[in-house]
Parts: sequence; C-alpha cells; structure tokens
Amino acid sequence: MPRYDFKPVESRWQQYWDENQTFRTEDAVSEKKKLYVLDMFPYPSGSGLHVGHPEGYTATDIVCRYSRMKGLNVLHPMGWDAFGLPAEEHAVKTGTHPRETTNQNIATFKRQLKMLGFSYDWERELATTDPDYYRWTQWIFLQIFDTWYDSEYEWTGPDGVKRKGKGRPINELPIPSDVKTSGAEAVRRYQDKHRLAYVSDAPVNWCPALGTVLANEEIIDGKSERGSHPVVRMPLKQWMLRITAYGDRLANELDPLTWSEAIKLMQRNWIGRSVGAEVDFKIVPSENGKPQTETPSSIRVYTTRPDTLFGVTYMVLAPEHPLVDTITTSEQKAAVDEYRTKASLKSDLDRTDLAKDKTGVFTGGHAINPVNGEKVPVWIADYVLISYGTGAIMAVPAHDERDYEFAKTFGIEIRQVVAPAPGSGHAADIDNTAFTETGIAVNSGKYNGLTTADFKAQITKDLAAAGVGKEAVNYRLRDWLFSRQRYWGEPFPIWHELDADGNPTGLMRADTAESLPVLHPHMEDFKPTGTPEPMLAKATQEWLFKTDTDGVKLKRETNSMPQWAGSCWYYLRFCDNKNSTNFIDPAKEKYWLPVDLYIGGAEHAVLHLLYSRFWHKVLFDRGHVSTPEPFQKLVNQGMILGEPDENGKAEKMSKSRGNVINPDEVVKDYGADSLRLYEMFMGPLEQTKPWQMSGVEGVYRFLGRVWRMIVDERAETVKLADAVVDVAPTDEQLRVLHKTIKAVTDDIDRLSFNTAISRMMEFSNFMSSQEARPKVVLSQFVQLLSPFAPHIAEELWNVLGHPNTLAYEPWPTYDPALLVEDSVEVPVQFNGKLRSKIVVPANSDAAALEAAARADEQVQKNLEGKTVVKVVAVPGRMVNFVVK
RNA sequence: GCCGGAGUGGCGGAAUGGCAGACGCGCUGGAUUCAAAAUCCAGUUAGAGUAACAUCUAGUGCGGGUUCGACCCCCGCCUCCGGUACCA
Repeated sequence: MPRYDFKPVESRWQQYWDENQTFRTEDAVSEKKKLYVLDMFPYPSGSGLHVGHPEGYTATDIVCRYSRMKGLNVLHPMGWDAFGLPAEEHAVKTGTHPRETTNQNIATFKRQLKMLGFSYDWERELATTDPDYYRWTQWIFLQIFDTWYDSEYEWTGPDGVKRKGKGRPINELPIPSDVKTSGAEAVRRYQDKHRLAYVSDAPVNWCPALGTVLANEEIIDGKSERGSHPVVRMPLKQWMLRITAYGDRLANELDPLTWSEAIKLMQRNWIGRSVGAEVDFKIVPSENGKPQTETPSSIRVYTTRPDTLFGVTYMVLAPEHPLVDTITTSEQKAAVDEYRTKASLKSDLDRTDLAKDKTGVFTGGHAINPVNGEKVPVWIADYVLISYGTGAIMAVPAHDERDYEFAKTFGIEIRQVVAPAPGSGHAADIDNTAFTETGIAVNSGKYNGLTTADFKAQITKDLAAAGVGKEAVNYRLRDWLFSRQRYWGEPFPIWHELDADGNPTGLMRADTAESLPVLHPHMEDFKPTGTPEPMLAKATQEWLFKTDTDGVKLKRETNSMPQWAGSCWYYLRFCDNKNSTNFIDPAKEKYWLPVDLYIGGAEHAVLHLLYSRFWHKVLFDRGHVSTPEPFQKLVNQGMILGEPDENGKAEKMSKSRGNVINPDEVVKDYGADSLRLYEMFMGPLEQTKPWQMSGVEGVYRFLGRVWRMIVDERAETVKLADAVVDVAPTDEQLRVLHKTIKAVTDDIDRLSFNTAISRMMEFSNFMSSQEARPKVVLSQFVQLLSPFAPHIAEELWNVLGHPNTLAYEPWPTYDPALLVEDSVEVPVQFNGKLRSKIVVPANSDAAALEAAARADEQVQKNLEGKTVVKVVAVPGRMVNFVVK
C-alpha cells in the first residue's frame, strides 16, 4: 500500500466491529464499575446527518473508547426521536405513511453513523415510534395520570434525602366529606381535578398553519418555534401536565448536578420562582345605583413588593379577568367592552410589540387599600397578564417602571414610599423615573423607617393577621400543555365516557397497562382537519368507540402526545430495551442510572431537559426509579458555523445560505477518522466555531504522517517502515512518550480534545524524525490515538504485530519518574521582564537558581549600575531580579 | 432592559498568576521532480536595529488597580454572541 488509503481500512474495521459485536454491552448487571455515556438522540430528518451531530457524538465516542480501555463497563447507545411533524407533512403532500418516511430517514442516519465508526451498542437501538417503545411512553403517562401531588408530604427517598412534597397515588388523595357525600361521580371528578395529568379548558396557543396547539415553550416572539407561523390564543379542552407542582424541586435539585451554571440558570429563570404576597382589596359598592352584591367582593393581587402598599394609586385587572364585568360601572361599560374586544383580537406578538406604549381603560369601579383604607380606582390594561399571578395587580407607579409609564400616560398620582438607603449610592428621581431599588420606607404610616426586607416580612405578617393577605409563591413556569392534534404522535391511553345520547359526560377511563400499546388507527388521508379537531377524530368507528364491560359507551381520546414525550425517558429504556414486562428492570435501573455524561446541543437547555427531569421525578416519587435526577453531568457542544466569507464572518449553516457541509462528502474525500479528528481539533467542545475545510486537510495530513511514521510507503504491501525496529527506546523517546500519555489522558478527562490532538501531533513530529523508532513506543502511541481515529489506529495496531482489536487493550499509563528532565531552562526576569535564560539542573533550589542566574553573562550585564532590591526565585519556574 | 458567555497573530486556537502565540491552517523561501501533485526542510506578532546574529521597544478589546511578576485576580467601560422579556 503506497499511501494511506482510508477507504478499505475504514470499511474493514467497521465490518470487523459489527461482526465481532466488539461494542456490545453485557446485558447482565456487572460487578464492574459502570459508565453511562449518552448522546441526545437525533430527530431523523429527511436531510440526513448534519456536521453538528458528529461533534457531540465523536466527543462521547472518545470518552467511551477510552473508558473501555480503562476497564469500565460502558453503556453507549443510540436511538431515534422519530415522532414529529415533518414526516406527517410529507404524508400530506405525498400520501406516504409517516412510518415509511420515518423508517427511510432512520436508515440514512444509521448508515451515516456507522460510516463514522461510532462504538454504539446497536443491539440497544430504539425509536420512539416503535410500538414496543411507545407502549411504555403510554404506560408512564398512565403513571402520571394516576398521581397527585401532595405538597405537604414529608418523606425520605431512596437517595437518603429528606423532601417535602411527593407525587402519590390518586387513591391516596384525601376526599373532602362534602364531596364524598355527593357520591361516586363527584369523587371521580374531584380526583380528576387533582391528577398530574388533567384536562383543562383554558386558553391555549393554536397554530392554524401547523394544525395543532403548542406549549408555551414552543412559542418564540409570539410565533411557532417551528416554521415561525402565527399563533392565536383560544380556549380549547386540552391535556395539561402539572409540572408547576415540581417547580421548587426542579429548581433546587439542579444544585448538585455537574452542569454549566449557564444552563442551570436558564432552567431556574424559566421556572421563575418568586416569593411575594397575595393581598385582597375590597371592592367598593357602586355609587351610581348599580347593585354590588355579587361575590367575591374583593380583588386579589399578587405582589413581590408588599412594602410599597402605601404607594398604591390605582389597580389593574387583566382584560380577561372575571371580575371586570362585576366592577365596571354602566358609564364605563362601552369603553371597557371595546377595549376587551380589541385586546382579545391582539395576538401575543402584538401585545409584546406594543410593549412601550401603555394602554388601558378605567372601569369606573374602586377598591379599598387594606393598609390605609384609601379608595383606589380600578383599570383594565393588557400589560397585566391573566396567566401570571392572580391576573390583577396593585399599581405603584413610583416604584415600578410599567406602572410609572401608565400613570404618566393617564395622569395618575405617583406617590413615593421608598427612599434610597443612605450610603447605597442610589438616588430617587421620581419626577423622571421609577425608583425600583430597595431602600427605606417613607409615607408609610407606622412602617416608616423600615428597610424593604423588614417591611416585607412585617406587613406580610400583619396582613395575614388581619385576614386580608398571605405570603405567596409564584412561578413563571406554566403547566405543560401536553396534547397535540396530529397523527404522528403517541395516542393517549384514555377513554371518555358517553351518555345515552353519545355526548361526553366529562368522566374518563384509562386503558389498562396490559392493553397497551394503543396503536395508531389506519388512515389513508393525512390532511389536517383545518380546525382544532384532532386528526385522529377521522379514525374508523372501531378505533374510536367501544362499549365497556359495564355497558358504558366510550370514545377514545383523539389528541396525541407532543414530540417531547418520547424523549422524556429514552435514557431509561436504553438500559433494558427488550424488556416486555417492565419499562425497565429495577436492578438494571439501579446499576446504570444516572447517566454519567450527557452531551448535546444547547437548544434543549430548557425544553427537553426540563420535561425529562419532571417525568423522572414523578417516576422517582412513585418508586419506579432510584435517582432523583436523570443526568449527572451535562455538556453542551457549541454550534458549528459555516465557512467564513471573504470578510471573515461565519454564519449559521442553513440551506438558504447554501453553506451546509455534508458529512458524507467530507468522509468521501478525507475519511471518517479525518472528520472525527477535525471536529475535535477545531476548538473547545462547548465553543461556537466556524467550519474550515482547510482544517480538515490539516488533520488528514497528520494522519498521513502517522501512517508514514510506522508504515513503509514505498513497499508494495503494508509492511513496517525500516526505521520501526524492536529496540529499547532512548531516554528521550521514553520521556516524550510518557509526557504524551500524561497529556492525552489528562486532556480526555477534561474533555479537552483539541489540546489532546495537538499533543499527539507534537509526538508524531518528534518521532517521525527519529532514525530508529521502537515498536513498543509506537504501539502505545497508537493506543492513545485510537479513541480519536479508531480505524487507522486499529490498522496500525495490526501492522505493529498485534492480533485482533485494540478496543479493550489496557490504556497506557505513564511513569512520573520518566517525565523529569535532568536539566531545565529557566527564564530570568528583571522587574518582570524577560532578560535571559539559564540552564540549570532540574532539582536546583532557590539559592542555586539565584547563583546560576548571577553567573550568567546577560544577567551580569543587566545588573551593572543597578541596585538589587529583591530576588524572587521559584525552583523550576523562573528567577526575577527586582532592581532600581 | 435583565441574565449568562466571550474578546489573544492573516485565520482556528494554546497558555488560568511565572518564557504570550503550543498545535494546525494560510503565506514566504528552499529541497525533491522533466514538470506537477504529494512529501520533506526553514521562516512567519509588529516596529526599531544588524552584513548576519545579537539586542531593544511595543503587544492578549479600552481605562485603572493588586502583585516581584497579570491574557489570567479586582474595579469601571466598550464590542460581539447566546438566553429572556410588560412575570407585578
């Protein structure tokens, strides 16, 4: 073989690994120490693998191959997040069943991943669309459906941690006696209201273009995350998951995880816990004859600043607030109605677009401020959201920017009640801007002089004592809208009871675990209904209806689950993907969980990771898993941008820009090892970085040099180069080898793959110039290279005379004694500036260093005419003369 | 606006308190070749200086500070990237 020909080598080893099942992980639970390394499994899109995919996959593959050589029992699986809209949209256009499209795409992805030589255990492959898989997705849904959250329950979990709050079986939910006396049906309805999976009639985000409703998390700037289609809000009956019940735990239990602070913060911000108070303002009976006898007779507001209660000069209800009709006077009714209509027509986008200009209408009604008895006018305005807090606020223009703007617009009084604390460096300029800092209370009656923190604590207590308020916690996080109107998602294992006329009674029945999976109905026509009516409503009568054993007529739930469902628990199924009696064997769960290293894109920082943690915690509470968190260590790979343009500016890869790099092409021209090596050599894993084809060329040349270092290029067949001999290595060769072993090992442990590769380049630059290259040294180097470029490494390992694969050869270790050099070059500084270098024995102490430095000619020249104030000598590092 | 991250040669990046620019790309020159590709060798921060070395000066976004010594730590700014936004 004259030159390194990657094609036959790469396909030979891929075949070898396949045939010998080299990377099969033993199914039995082992005594060996385990390592579970997981990639975020891909959505198998029609366009195939993107160069961004192999970045994370190569990183995990390096860790896995390295860890196997270190003797760990490694679990490294791959699967497919295969439900989703594109396959269904394709079905609408072509009539091809989504399953067929999905299977084709999976085949392409699988071929591409195999082409890159990743050491997955393909026996554990799974797709979320497999009935054997979504059977258990539906089963977990039933667990969630069967659970209510007891926020007062104190318990110690299998992890030994004491917690307050637990998801408990619905049959343990205490039923109030008045409900109990109302009969069995009332009890069922009461239970349904408390389940973690429940049906709600609240306004939701309906996206006509996608033909489905979307979760809050799937909406960006008022448009759909996918496709940027407009979204409108309308009330619909939808499934919700009570993720807010777990808000505190989802935020707090992030602490012990090895995740970047940035991602933890994003999750905490998304959860958005805030502590404040709820305060009741009594509604003032109308003065113009309109009777005000309706209950409730007070407006409840939520505030994080109860210390500013004395500064309240008006109140605002969200336009959708139920009390608007009650409080609006007849004079104001027309104006209020008009405003509400306008607000309801505005999309969320419009509402945020107009963020600067405050609008609103006076209702004519008033309420009483509980702290001072003042009559406060009540307005409606769309800057108050019905979906947060109580949908009503007390407005304190002096100390809130939004209220300030509103008050300026409508000429409402601005009353300062907080003064800057002395020495805080803040100033209050109430004539021009709101003062939103904390400080000292003023104009607040008996509370004057209290600090913001003390005032808050005191008034919260006082309000509670008076029965007009209490401490309250609020979350930005909403319950998770869990139903979609599409075909290509998991059907719900739920039936609705029908009355004699065929109308739903509102009562539900769950499928039994044994009857799962609920399969998709056969359909020919995949066109969306164009209305919020789900696709599955077009299914056959047999699929849709049945009569239960007790004679009750039932209709199937026709919504389907969102794409997130399948990815919420796939890491569990990988541990035991063939189990037909359980979603995971408990012993296997105990052994493999948690995932030790999870690598994927930052785009899943809130959605997938939050949902998945939520499901895991429900399973934890119900005793199905033993760890409170699924992913111990998380690393987000940086985005790979396209090639920089002539101005050096690199942009996101996209079809429209025409700068997408196809991994197939790269592998065709340079081979899989080069692609893997390049993606790791580009820069730090977590950093965003531009693609440069010339860089691929660089690592490709490096592999050629490594090949020539070992193989005789001029020979007809693959044989060792003449310089490769069976001799004892020189001291220098040993030192370079052991330095490289140390550096590469440390770098892999730190996931610093770019520097590991540069160390191997240094090694090959050195060794290639050696006239005699000891086999034993080269063999160990090939092992170091093998996690990064496994194909060429396996081949060279063979050429060096080792039979079989090196996948389980013990990882080379270094001898610290060999790293020590006899003499070292040490810089000599004058006032911190480099002036000379001296060569001294490596073990020289500070005094010897200084003496050697003083003996140096350059140093003496620099010392002339100067006074030495101080000498700093750090053995092995440097000498610094402080002179005047 | 708020929260996070980052600013180092022509480019990707290395060095987390001790020789700034490892390694790679690109570029320049040379060797090899009939020629090319491939490969190998040398050079490559800028400026001053030298026949050539030597040597000197400046230099890690900007301004200040701590230190014998700062890309690294502290304070104040600027720019770029990511997240988020009427959340009371």
